[in-house]
Amino acid sequence: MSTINDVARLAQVSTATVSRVINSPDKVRSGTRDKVFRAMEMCNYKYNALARGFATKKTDTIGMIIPNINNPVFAESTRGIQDYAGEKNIQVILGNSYYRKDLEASLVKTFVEKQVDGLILTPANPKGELVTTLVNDNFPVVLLYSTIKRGPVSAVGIDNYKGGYAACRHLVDLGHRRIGMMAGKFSISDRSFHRWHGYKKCLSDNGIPYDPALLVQTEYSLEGGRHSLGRFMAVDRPPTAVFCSNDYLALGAMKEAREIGLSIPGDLSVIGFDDIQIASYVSPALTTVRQPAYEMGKIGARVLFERIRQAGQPVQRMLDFQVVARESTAKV
Amino acid sequence: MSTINDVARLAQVSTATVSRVINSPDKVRSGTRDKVFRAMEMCNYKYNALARGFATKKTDTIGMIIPNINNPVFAESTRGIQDYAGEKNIQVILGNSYYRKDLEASLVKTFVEKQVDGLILTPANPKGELVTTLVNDNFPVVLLYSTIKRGPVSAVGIDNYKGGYAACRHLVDLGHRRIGMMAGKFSISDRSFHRWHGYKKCLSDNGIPYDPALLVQTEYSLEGGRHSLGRFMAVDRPPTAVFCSNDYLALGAMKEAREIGLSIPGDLSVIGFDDIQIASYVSPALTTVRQPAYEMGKIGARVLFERIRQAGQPVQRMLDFQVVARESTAKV
DNA sequence: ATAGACAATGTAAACGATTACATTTGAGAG
DNA sequence: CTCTCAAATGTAATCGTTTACATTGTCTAT
Repeated sequence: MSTINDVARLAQVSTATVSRVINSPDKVRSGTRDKVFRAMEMCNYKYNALARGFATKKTDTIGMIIPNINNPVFAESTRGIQDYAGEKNIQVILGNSYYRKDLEASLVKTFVEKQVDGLILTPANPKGELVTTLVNDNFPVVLLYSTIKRGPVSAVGIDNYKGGYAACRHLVDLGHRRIGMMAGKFSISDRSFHRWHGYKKCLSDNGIPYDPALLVQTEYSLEGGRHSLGRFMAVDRPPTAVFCSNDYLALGAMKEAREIGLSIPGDLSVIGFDDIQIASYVSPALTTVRQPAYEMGKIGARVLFERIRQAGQPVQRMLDFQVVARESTAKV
Repeated sequence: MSTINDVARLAQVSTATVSRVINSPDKVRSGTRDKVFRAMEMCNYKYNALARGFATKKTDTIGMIIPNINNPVFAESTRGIQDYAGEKNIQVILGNSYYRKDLEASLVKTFVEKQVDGLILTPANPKGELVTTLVNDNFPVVLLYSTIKRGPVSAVGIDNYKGGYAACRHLVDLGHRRIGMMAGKFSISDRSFHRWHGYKKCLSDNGIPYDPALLVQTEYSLEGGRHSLGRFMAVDRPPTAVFCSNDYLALGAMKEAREIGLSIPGDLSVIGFDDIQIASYVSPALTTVRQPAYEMGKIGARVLFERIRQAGQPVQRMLDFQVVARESTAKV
């Protein structure tokens, strides 16, 4: 493979000139420029961005770690990030943490070793050591899907507390008083945790006693939702409505409901969270709390790039969410 | 940030020794090793994998380009690749081509400049110039979702021709004679093209005349499926069954069918392709042709890694698919 | 024609690892 | 105690760019 040196020799100029032709062509006379271009052609020169990264200490690569790309909500924000990065000619390395802190940490380590310019994370614990250390090291990081409103780390997300509140409120407004919540494990998803808090607050604001038997924590997936619905139905007075902490749980729960002969929303109302695209395509269409995943990715990327360009105060952005009432919830 | 040199100085050894401590610790005496480790601690040394890549000409990074990460079938193979790569401590840069050849080409260029060790592609045209050039340059490439059974480029996929045949066959076996096909644009998806050929062959094998009015080509997405169903219903004798070239199209079509008052499978049978996870969760559960996306990713990654480790004959792997009969298809 | 100013180009030292090859060290054999 | 030889360590070049600084070239104004 030929290098800038070969080109320089062939064109009878210095490597500096070749470099300039590549990076700021207007700084070199057109005659010289053409010579260089011809030389490049001649030896089939291919630019080596790795060497550039090595020399400039900028790789034009960022890392992104999400729990699981198979959840469309994360796929959407990934797309948002990629699209924004693409415009700026920056690449994205992707990793799935599978909600595991050890994997998460090892991915971060590897990405940092690879000299990514920054990191976009949706960590199990946004206040944990992993993030703190990065921030202390002054490494550009932005958190996604975060509920963080202030502090030393940049973040973009929605207010999951309010989101949980709104979801529950929707059910209460429909007259439900026995309302279950299906959530992910709090230790690996602070989002679930905050939504649960919102849900509890909403219950108490409406004079509904909180019943721990109506909280089911499970794996964050379609299967998780399916396998856990039964746990609600086994309690003394089963709920008439369930708030699922994401749409995949909700879709899983709906599947199981059909399986055991419950009609939705007749026998059970179900509300999800995220509003993944498929939510409006299933039948009954899923009522859910919409968060702007794609946009969140774009904004997250923008915040990160600004931080990379120049350090400054961390910024937090809280985006709007909204309850999208469809067919899976109804009056009790 | 401290380097191997700082560590060497602190530990009073040479950089070569430090490097050995990092890469083959057993080649250095334990006393020395400890000195080096202590020195690393002391100056908070962080390994620079970029510099290594530069020196060794191996970046332990591969590029992957898929049409669109928002389609779960691609998310699954991405996961397969990432999981396999993760085991080998290799990272994956991801790009969406959005079925556009220009984006595809520019992503490939950037990834090559970034010195990825290899590329996993699902290109618009596997026989096009893009792939050919890479292969001629002896660049490690493997194609995913490919129908290619021989030739100079490694590939893993399924036989899409047979897959299309099988899908159609399933409908024929149920007694359908008016069978539509909803496909992606052939120019951007050879998969669709091959599936269509299989479908046509199956029709003719069963004495069913091919009717061009029953081929609808549309954008490869949920919306595409939704917006296109009407085109079938507008033809003279509308089909009693539709074969959709992927599950997202099928799910979109089913949505629209409900919307316009068609019952599935009562009025219209629908079969998809891929068997994305959600396919078995919707109601009616989607009949589809299952291809092992996750495994395909894993195998694709393995094939690529072997090719990277040492060049050799290209390998093609055809995986099994199977028709999964669920609820969206029925006797006519 | 010449000085001055600015544009174009060249020189050479980084960047942080790896790795042939050379040298030193240490353990066991005699 | 010395010799031998393998194991341990060191030396220094290398990878392909960028870039501060030095030098050369060109044009303008006098």
